[in-house]
Amino acid sequence: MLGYLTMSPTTDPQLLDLAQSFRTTLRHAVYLSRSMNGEGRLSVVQLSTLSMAAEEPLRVSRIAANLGIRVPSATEQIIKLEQAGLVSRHPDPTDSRAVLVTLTDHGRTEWEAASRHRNERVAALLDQLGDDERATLAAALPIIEKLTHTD
Amino acid sequence: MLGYLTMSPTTDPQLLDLAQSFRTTLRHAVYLSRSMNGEGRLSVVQLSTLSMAAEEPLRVSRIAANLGIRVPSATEQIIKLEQAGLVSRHPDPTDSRAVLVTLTDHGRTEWEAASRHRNERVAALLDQLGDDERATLAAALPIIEKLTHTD
DNA sequence: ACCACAATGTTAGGCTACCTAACTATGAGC
DNA sequence: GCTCATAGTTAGGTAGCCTAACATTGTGGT
Repeated sequence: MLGYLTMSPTTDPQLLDLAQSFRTTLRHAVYLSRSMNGEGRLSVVQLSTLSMAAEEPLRVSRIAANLGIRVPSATEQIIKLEQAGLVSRHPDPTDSRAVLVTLTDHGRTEWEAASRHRNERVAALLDQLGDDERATLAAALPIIEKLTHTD
Repeated sequence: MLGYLTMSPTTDPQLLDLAQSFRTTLRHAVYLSRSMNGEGRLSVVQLSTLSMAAEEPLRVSRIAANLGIRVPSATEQIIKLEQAGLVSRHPDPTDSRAVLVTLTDHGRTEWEAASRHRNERVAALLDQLGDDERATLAAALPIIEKLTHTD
């Protein structure tokens, strides 16, 4: 994000075009993701929280930021997940103010089941692509990851 | 989606792996998108609705499906957008039951301003990529679009 | 043509989630 | 050790989303 702060306000038109396309495609992909959200009784926020915690223990503030909600709202949902036995909360060893949210065994089992189901649905879509298309897609994913980690 | 209904329940492991990676990356990109949502007083749902209507007039039921909410909830938000002068509602000429939501001039102006701002922020991130990486990303976007339109 | 049924939105009422403000507790700097 | 910043939680109010019921228009059978 250092580059962002120091760059000129007028940006390269080509970059803006690609940004526009990227954002539009991302939005369409989210529509797809949302539309396959019907099954299961966990809310979008709760399932996203499980997904985050499945990768690594996270602070409440980080979870709230990723979800685009305020910290008290995140706390509320995390407590519900805790009461459901899906996550646990422990003080961060390196900073006793912070709370690390981790998946319980039960939570990981539940998340894996939900994840497997969605993977199958997406795999069915990927099956309709050609080999070259899948290769291009696979090559692009790390690049998108790179974008998301530059904050 | 025809292919989905007729395919075997056990899917190719490689496809499942790619599906998993795709969903994870998509989720991370959404976090980025959410985190740059602070500015502006429009809710996520309202802004998404504007984005949809900016592409083409859409039915209420379609908007609700894309947002992952029920039709009455979408109606409620659309009415608020209408009262703010951002969208207008008219019966679909081809089906008087349906309602088409379109952007007003004011709505388009507002949406373009918000969109431009976000494009600049994303462009700043894209600027950190190499030319080859941007090319790969650009090539992948139509493929992702293809995935999202196979429903 | 008519009748029953399906599809699309809207209205009404209740519940959940999210927000701001205030508070507690821990870490950081002078 | 005092002051201020940071991380979460609690409390209370507002807004968003849901289900159920209804009005209107399209569709299909007889």
